[in-house]
Amino acid sequence: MPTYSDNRPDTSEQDTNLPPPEQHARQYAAVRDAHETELIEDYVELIGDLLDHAGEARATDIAARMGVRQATVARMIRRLNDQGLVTNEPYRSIFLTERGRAMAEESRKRHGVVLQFLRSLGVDDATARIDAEGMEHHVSETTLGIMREFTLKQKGGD
Amino acid sequence: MPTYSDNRPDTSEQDTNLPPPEQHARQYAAVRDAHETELIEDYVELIGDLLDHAGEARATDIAARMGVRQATVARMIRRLNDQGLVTNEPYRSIFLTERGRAMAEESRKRHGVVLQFLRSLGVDDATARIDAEGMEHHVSETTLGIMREFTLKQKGGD
DNA sequence: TGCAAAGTTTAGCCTAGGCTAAAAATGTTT
DNA sequence: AAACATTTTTAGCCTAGGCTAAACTTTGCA
Ligand SMILES: [Mn+2]
Ligand SMILES: [Mn+2]
Ligand SMILES: [Mn+2]
Ligand SMILES: [Mn+2]
Repeated sequence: MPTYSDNRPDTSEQDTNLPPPEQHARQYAAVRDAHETELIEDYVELIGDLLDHAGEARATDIAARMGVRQATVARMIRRLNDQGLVTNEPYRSIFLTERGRAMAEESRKRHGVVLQFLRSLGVDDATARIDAEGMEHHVSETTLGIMREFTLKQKGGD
Repeated sequence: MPTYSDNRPDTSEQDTNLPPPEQHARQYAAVRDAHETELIEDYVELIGDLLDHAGEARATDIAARMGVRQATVARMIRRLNDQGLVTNEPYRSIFLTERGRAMAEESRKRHGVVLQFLRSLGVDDATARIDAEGMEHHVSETTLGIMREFTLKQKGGD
């Protein structure tokens, strides 16, 4: 039985301790940061995918896949343009700039790592897709690397 | 070498295919849904933690830990009150309703599962905390169950 | 007890990201 | 070519969630 002399640092189950306030705050700040860029990333990634698969990215298709109205897409396209991620002319389909392509590529890769990781954990495809769509924006490079490695090992060792 | 006769369903590496538009839209809709509740959950969870650890939840402490201004907290508290999650009187600290306690407990558990899972994958504590803070809101029950199981196995089999 | 510091609330500003409705442009069909 | 359908854009409304500034209440200390 544990006694008062058993005074190793508390490694017990619960870990019910709060981090110091500053670290805690940084945690939430990181989440807020992710939320600032995540929708942009999803749009750019989707536009890249549409360009690859359909040859062009039309506002209608973006709206259908995003599950939002065209008006919402129109305003987002303007914002992407303002940020130098896409080029577009009125009533024509949308294209990625060099920067846009780079972001699309990076997002696509990261998204893929998370999706494959979930699958390799044993999560069914539909669920994995849903979870990955949200999780991808909250995964650090560190964790991403570990996920990549894990997936590889699973694939090798069946 | 693969030939035209090798016509099994494409199980190859890339998985570069897009889901059908409706499923794709449901993916993004799920993320939007999560975003609607996640800040509420974080506040309620934090208030519960403060009540447990400090005996009371004061707006100043919430603001410090959230990394936002007190004015931001004040308005959020009103919203939590509107939703029947907390009780509060002017210039007094905040308490959870029964519903609030239930949400806090559930969030705390789920948060813990994700955090422990990341740790058991080999992610360092600080990074795991940051990632978990965001990921927790995008993890389905299915995935959560798998994470729980994985963590247990890791702990058992060292 | 009274005053200063600390904590809380309110008002008002801003951006993001949904929406509808309506106008304008483009594409298709007869 | 005209009419109709589709697509795109614009204007304007709404909520969430940050912020600052200022007023107000409570608390702690001389
Ligand atoms: Mn993505
Ligand atoms: Mn996403
Ligand atoms: Mn949490
Ligand atoms: Mn969280």
